[in-house]
Amino acid sequence: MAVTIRDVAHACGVHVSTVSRTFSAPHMVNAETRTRVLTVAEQLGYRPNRAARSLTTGRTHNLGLIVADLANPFFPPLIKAAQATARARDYHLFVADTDEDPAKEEELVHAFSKQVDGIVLCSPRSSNKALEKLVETLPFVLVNRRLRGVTTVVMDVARGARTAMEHLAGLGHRRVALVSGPSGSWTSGEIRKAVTDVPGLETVVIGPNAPTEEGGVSVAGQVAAAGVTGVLAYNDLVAIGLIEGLDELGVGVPGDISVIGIDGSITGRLYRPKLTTVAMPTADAGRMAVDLLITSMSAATVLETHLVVRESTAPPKGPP
Amino acid sequence: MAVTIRDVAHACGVHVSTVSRTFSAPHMVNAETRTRVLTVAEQLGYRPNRAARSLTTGRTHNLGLIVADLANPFFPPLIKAAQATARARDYHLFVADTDEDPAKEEELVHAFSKQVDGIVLCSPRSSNKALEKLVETLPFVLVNRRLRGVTTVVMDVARGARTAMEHLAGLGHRRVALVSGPSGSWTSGEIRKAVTDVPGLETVVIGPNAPTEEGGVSVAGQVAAAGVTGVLAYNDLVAIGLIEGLDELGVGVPGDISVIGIDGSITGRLYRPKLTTVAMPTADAGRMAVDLLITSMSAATVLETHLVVRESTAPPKGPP
DNA sequence: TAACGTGCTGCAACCAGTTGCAGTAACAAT
DNA sequence: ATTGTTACTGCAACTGGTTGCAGCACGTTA
Repeated sequence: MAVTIRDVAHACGVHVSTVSRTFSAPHMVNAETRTRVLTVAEQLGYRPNRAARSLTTGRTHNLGLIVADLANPFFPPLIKAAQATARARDYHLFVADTDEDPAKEEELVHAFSKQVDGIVLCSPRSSNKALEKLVETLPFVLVNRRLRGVTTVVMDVARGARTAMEHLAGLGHRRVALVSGPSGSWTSGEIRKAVTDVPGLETVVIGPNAPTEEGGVSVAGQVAAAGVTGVLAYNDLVAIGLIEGLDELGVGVPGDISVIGIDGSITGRLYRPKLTTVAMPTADAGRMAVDLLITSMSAATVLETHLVVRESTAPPKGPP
Repeated sequence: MAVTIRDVAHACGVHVSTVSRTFSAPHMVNAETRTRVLTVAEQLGYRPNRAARSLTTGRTHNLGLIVADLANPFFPPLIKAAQATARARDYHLFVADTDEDPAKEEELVHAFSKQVDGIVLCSPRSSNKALEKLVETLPFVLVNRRLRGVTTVVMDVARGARTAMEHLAGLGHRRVALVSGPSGSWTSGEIRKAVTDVPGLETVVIGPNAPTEEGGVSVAGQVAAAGVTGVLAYNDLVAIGLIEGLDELGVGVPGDISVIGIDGSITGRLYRPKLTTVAMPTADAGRMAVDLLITSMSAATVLETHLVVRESTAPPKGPP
């Protein structure tokens, strides 16, 4: 079988506890002994058994990362950054997605709870009440959800959304629509609150709506019928679908209606028109969430967003 | 602390081993006792400690999934399917990416090796020799790489690529280019072998090349200078970048040059032109890879690919 | 010289399960 | 009545580390 701590101890002529300490509490062992143990361990190819270690210490050096939908391009950069950060700290990352289902969220947390030291929960769809029960079972970091007493990384989507609406107003639009997201989304609520009172802009809210390309396509009819000249969509995927759906209805973007997305996940340069969007630092969020979880710093971190103006927005057609 | 097997045993008036067996070998314990143990365990909220279990059994019920680049849209659907399949079998999935770096591949395998029961390695970039050493350390399933003696799931990219080239030939193209992938890619080699002898078609090979959008952009000059009227790109990302790069050079797609991608990861309907591509069943691959790993069936599974003709291909401009 | 502190190491219990072996009771076969 | 078989259950060793406590050698201080 694999080489254990006892093999190393025997080969060095020291007790197992000394070997153990050279790895988990190096300062407690004589420098000379330590180097001897380390070299022997090295040449024997010794690797500590994490299962055994976590049995006594209670910590696994594993983290869980739960996202709403792995196939949503918003998440992969976040996951990638989170994974890299975890690796750099000698942690491993379980990744799972909930298919936008609050029940699965809860189920996954329970499944993870015994074998991770903490969980990063991204864009949860559960109610505050349900979340509050979950977060007391083990360390948590929430991404894009604020909850009192819980470490949080949120992107300042409110400011970004407001800037987007002001951009539309600045282009001369007077009546615009907000296509909101799924009902459990905190982000969606933030956006809604932030954009209702932009000076000179009348905003109609459409939704809740699935945060997918299909969701965007299917909502195109309502948008076209709403008598608006501009739209802010819940995310880029919805914006893309919406543009496609409008196109099928003979409504041009940005000729007839301007469309802005949120999250900046659609980076492809080839989209026509290129999507004006509120970019989010998703990789930063993933990195920070893992860092916060590991260091167990309790904090509420807010990351800035910014408007990226591309081609899907233009002044409205006629005079108002 | 948490409720252990001993708490349950005590509450039931049976020995710990009986409780243990009701979970890990139910047939060895009396039906009556079993139900009693189960109900008590349930109401005490007992959950077996995986660390303790894996210490004695040697199996962790964890799997590793390693991909070349999480941000490449080819992988998320595969990961999503793999994760769902693992969950359904009560396995957890560690996910990691290598940033296309063979050295990281090796490093990750070693990092995982002590705490997973097996690894799904997708699109490895390591040499055969390096891979052969890796796969003998623990159970492996390779995706999109054939290696003798190793369980494998590959997509029949050769046939798909050939069909794509025949599509170009059918449109009247006579001289075309293949933009190949990174040097470590088995898929790239398969494609190259498959497309060199298509009747009526002269093929120039460009590359190796980074499998990213930027890779596509940067290779546009070579493609434009190659005197070809059609291109097969290593993957959709490269194809997209290539189209953009050609556009910047004033070369129209498909007006001047037809472009075909491979993998079907770019599903956005909004791309202009919509990309003709060889679609791959990535979700199936993820699901099957995990299934094969868990059941430890040794097999070489080949999944079909198919050509999706969209808008990036057209007949060549003038007469040959 | 005695008392004390310091730095290192060994001892052994402990974490939460699993499992080979042995023991027991009930029943069937001889 | 004896033996054998079957079906369960208990005992205890074992997995591979961690850690509180004790012991020991050595140097310091009173």
